[in-house]
Amino acid sequence: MFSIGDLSKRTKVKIPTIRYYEEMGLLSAPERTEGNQRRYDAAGMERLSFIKHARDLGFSLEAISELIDLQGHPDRSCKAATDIATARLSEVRAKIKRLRALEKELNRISKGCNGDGVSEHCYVLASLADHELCRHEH
Amino acid sequence: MFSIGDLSKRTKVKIPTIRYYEEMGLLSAPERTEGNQRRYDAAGMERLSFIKHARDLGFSLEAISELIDLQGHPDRSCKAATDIATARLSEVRAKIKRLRALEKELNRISKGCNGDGVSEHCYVLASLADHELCRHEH
DNA sequence: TCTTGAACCTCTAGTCACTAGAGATACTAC
DNA sequence: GTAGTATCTCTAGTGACTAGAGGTTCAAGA
Repeated sequence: MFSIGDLSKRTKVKIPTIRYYEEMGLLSAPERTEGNQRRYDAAGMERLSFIKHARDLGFSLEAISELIDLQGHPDRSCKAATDIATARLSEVRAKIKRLRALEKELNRISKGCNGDGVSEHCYVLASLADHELCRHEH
Repeated sequence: MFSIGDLSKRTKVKIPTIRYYEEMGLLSAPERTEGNQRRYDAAGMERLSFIKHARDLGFSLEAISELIDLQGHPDRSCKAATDIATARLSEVRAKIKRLRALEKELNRISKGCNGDGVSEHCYVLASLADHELCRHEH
């Protein structure tokens, strides 16, 4: 049996976060010692690892909750789980696209100004004030 | 003079958000009508456009606040503003890098499972449960 | 001038996924 | 037995808004 601190060290999820997941219903409430401290078994640890991994991949707690529910329904889990992962993939791709545009824009803005010397016209500030100077939509 | 609704339509910033920016000190409190409604001048609108544009580029309200302060100090604004923009650029680049790794990972996960048919072993769920299946760090 | 309906006001509370801190209790190693 | 660490619950805070209640003001038409 693992204490919450053991779990935290092994999964690298902070203690208050573990308690938060329990409160949110992602982790089921574990056994307690006589003194009311949480004691987890291997299943609890696996569940937490699953959550951690999914969070690292950017799944929302809501999506993770769905994925966990699906684990109890092997008959229909595969299609639904793939849908969730695919949706997340589209989100990530859209985000990358947007960030690439921003990168170009920021690069242009911060390169426009040489940064030293006294100038009363700062290109960074001017670019932010005037959207017309942008070459992209965002 | 513009009402808060005019400002909202022209800048595409929602009304509660405009009030929020005022509360946070990013926008100075505008004049009011006798009936206590906000009335903005052109300067107020420009300021809000600046904030909107910077937010679209992903600057935090704190960073925007610094940029606004710099507008009052043309002597040292250029270097400092460039620093802020450059820092934001690094953030964006780091984020793109991380998202690219996630994209690969999610692509692998969601492709692994054909999605139809009844299988008691779902590759998506298995991948999330077992980090060892991953080919990258994240 | 009056009325109607849209726009505006303030205030509180909720969102997401945690994080921080207070103050009290329990466990563990010596 | 005791010291020191780990844990408990509870409340409140983060960032950047968003939603809703309940009330007031404005602008246009009759």
